[in-house]
Amino acid sequence: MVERIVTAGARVLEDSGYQEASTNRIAREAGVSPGSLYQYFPDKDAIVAEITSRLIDDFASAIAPALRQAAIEQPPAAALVVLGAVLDALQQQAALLRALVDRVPAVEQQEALQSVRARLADIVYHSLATNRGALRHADVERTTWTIVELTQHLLVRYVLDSPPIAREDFLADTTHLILHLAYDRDVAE
Amino acid sequence: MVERIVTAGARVLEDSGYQEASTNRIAREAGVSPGSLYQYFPDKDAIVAEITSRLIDDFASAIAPALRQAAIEQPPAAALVVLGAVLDALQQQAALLRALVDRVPAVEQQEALQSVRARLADIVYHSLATNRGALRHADVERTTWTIVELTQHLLVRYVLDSPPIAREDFLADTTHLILHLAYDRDVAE
Amino acid sequence: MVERIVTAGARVLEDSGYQEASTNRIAREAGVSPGSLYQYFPDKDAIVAEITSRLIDDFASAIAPALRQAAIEQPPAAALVVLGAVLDALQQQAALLRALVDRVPAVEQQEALQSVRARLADIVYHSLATNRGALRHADVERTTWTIVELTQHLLVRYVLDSPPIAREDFLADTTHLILHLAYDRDVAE
Amino acid sequence: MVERIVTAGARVLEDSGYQEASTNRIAREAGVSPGSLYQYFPDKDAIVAEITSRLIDDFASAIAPALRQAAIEQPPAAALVVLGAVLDALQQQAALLRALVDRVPAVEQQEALQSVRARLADIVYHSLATNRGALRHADVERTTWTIVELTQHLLVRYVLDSPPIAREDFLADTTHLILHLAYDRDVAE
DNA sequence: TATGAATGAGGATTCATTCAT
DNA sequence: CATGAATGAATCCTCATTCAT
Repeated sequence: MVERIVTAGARVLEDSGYQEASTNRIAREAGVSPGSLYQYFPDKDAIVAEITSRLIDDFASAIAPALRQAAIEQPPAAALVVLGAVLDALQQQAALLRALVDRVPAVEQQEALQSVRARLADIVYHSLATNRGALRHADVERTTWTIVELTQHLLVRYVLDSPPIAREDFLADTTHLILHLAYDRDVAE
Repeated sequence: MVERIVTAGARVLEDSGYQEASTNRIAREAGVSPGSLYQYFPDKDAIVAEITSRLIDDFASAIAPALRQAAIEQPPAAALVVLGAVLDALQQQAALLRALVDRVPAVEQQEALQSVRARLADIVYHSLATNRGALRHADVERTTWTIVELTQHLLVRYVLDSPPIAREDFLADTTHLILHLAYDRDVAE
Repeated sequence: MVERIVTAGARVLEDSGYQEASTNRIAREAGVSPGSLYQYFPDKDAIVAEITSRLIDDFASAIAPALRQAAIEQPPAAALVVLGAVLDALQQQAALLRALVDRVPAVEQQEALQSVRARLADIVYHSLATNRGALRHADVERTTWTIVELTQHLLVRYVLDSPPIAREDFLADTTHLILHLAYDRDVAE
Repeated sequence: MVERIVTAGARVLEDSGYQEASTNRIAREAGVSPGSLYQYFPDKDAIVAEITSRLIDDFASAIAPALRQAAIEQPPAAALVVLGAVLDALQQQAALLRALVDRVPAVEQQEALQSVRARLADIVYHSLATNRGALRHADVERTTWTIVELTQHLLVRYVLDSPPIAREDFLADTTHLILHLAYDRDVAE
């Protein structure tokens, strides 16, 4: 039942955005009565939050293999592998992603997004800390913050805005940015 | 009167975001009757658009001197000067900026934001084209896109999220990113 | 519920006419919330349309027996029987009729009224065509149009304006008009 | 000034009907300020009433010659002359007539219309009274009422609905109706 | 548990009217 | 007189939410 609601909600969100996604419409789309929504969710925003949260879980599963592989690679290759995987995952969910990023007021989904950001930050932080000696400077937090913001934003906008940039070029640039931000000098790319 | 409406609208937006900003509330806050709103604006979104547009004009004025100075500097210093000015301008308007960026569905403000982005892109494009010979690669469009997205996002998030990063460090990192993305090798920073 | 809304709507219409009949007022009069109106009707005009439509159905039922009887009578008696029945039916609903005819802009109810007129026209046409040989002239359409307009208007105004004319005299005059328009010479009245 | 307002009001009424004819729009169309309307008319309905009233005066002037001529003719010819003149006058003002008859709730214009009806009734009454001896029955009031309603309605609908009936046929039928209603037997037509 | 009819506060917008200038 | 900015009550309608069944 939660399943049907979430699926229908995502569909409605994709089709029409947050404002047009009335609870009645989600219920109808789910083949469920409006009342039933409130047996599983306290209010409308909770449904959106659940949708966001599931999207994020999907991403996590989708990039898990890449993360495992990255763990046994050198930074440049590792970054490329991970970024490529994230990009693929985002492309897969472009429609819902657009609905969530561009059509839902950001506050509604901050909790959920904070969690992604936190996971991403952990990975980056750990990776940087491991190579602490080679960093441009010792402030790992600072570099982590910038990398997370940078990466997340560029990937999302690349998927949503489809700028006229080839995938490999885009990934190369992003990798270049990250590595140059983190490390003192050119790492073999 | 337009003044009062826009001011009140901005205040309401800052306090409660787009969804809560009803026309009646804006009117009340402005000490004006609901009908008066519609003598000056065709609908609610036009009010929000005007607020956004004024914010953008403020930015433009605020950074104009920096842009003039940047025109007679070398890239690294130029970038620093401009970024610093933009950062100051954003700090000045942090409250309204937060309301607009985080609490208004992106679609509602796309026209206004596209215009800023376009102006920014022009400046960056021109600057890159001028130093075309020294670029990492010839695709100026591509570099422009990345720089614009990158810069805008990092600056806005720095202002809105206040990460524990010193202003000079943040500006240094951002400048570093931009220059390394654009130019083949280290420019004297 | 539809019942309550329609009843209340008719009452409000009778009391105050179309312009004053706000949806909120109809809802209040029906002891129902404004929202409920829109579960059963797409908009305000649909309510008025339903009221009109029911009025018309009432008429249809009320005059059905007379029509059956008329089918087995000669023209003069047939006309008298039908007109008398219609007059009674109109008298029954005088209040609502007044509201609809005099206080609703004609355009709002044209669909509904066209349907009555069409039914009436069918009956008249058929009746004339049956006696085609005796007609003043062969243009049945033309006579039908005039009879329908004539009859409908006179009956409605008689009911709404209560001119100082006895019922039997009024019916006699109307019958006289119709028969003389249709047939070449005096039919035994 | 009254002139401009009335002219503009008529234009707006013709174009869009009563509901859409806002005072602001009439003022704009008249090139006059909304405030000025209220120097000459107590409220919106007074403007509509004045428009109606002028339309009626126009009719009166337009048919005056026909009435004079009718005074020196025998009933059948007299009726034809008058009806023809009225029909012409209505055709001239068809657009405004439609706006007034079909799109203004009847109550708004009853005063004005009562006056026309009264004038018409006077003429008919006088004409019948003059030939009292030949009437089908002595109740002149009764016949007057029916003729007035009958004539007015048929002429207006003929103009507004353009039924597929030739002008001369329509006039012949209407004359036939009136004369047969009034007089005992066929008058030479 | 599931329903879905019912809710009602609230939304954006209109427009006849006023009144200070 | 003429103006027109300002009014604000009122309009139609929406939709997140509730609750008796």
